[in-house]
Amino acid sequence: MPELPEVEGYARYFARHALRQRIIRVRVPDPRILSVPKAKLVKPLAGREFTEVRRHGKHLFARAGDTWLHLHFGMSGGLAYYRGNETPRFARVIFDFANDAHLAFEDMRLFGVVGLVDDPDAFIAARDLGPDPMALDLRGFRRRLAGKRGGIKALLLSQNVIAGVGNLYADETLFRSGIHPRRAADDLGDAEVKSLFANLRKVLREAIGGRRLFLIEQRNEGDPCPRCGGAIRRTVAAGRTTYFCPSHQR
DNA sequence: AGTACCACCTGACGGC
DNA sequence: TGCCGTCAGGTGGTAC
Repeated sequence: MPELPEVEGYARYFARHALRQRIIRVRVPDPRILSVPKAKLVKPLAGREFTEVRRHGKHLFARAGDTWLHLHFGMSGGLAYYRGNETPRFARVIFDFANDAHLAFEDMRLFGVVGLVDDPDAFIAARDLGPDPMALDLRGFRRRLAGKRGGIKALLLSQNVIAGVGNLYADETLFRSGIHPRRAADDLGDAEVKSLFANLRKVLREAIGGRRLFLIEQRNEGDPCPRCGGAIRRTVAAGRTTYFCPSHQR
């Protein structure tokens, strides 16, 4: 579930609730999502406070002294800030604060990651993540696509090309742009690339703002396309379930 | 370079 | 009510 807009939401949620409070304890009910040994996570954070939040693509970082908490939400990750003893069902890591509140990293399916990194920029470089689309302009977007011959949906999903787009917003962007998910990137004209980028930004901005998007609402084979009346098709592109309208996405 | 496939893990949902 | 197959919005490795 969490793509760039949802992670942006978690970043704001983290900043609103969990900064500037002393961490008195870190609990790890399920260590399977840790990218570092438990002691390597717990010890550097105990007694510290989070002071700053950053997001790059689907990755979230929170500074604590000279180290950074790194969160990736996988398919089912989320954050819950709460008081009292009702631990969320799928809490995998819990930060206990001095003000008696808790921040839980929840993740039903365990595809998420919690760890510490020295420096987010170094992490981003080491993983070869592309730029965040919310910090990119059209010229930069063109540069990222230059020389790439793959299917356009595969490129949008590749975190090394641009970081943060997932399956749903890739579909939504292509739907609005009238571009078929399997079109080769090097077959797109200048106007199409421009439209693609404008729609990508718009989709992400609207999703961050909490607005509803078409394909997310009705993803069903055979549903009428609300834009042109064609029949929505379900297929596989870039290895992922893909919904599109064959009559206006070419 | 690009793609197809499998694996990771757990729960929800529909059909019988 | 219960069992079973299918599906899920992410990613990494491997084999072509």
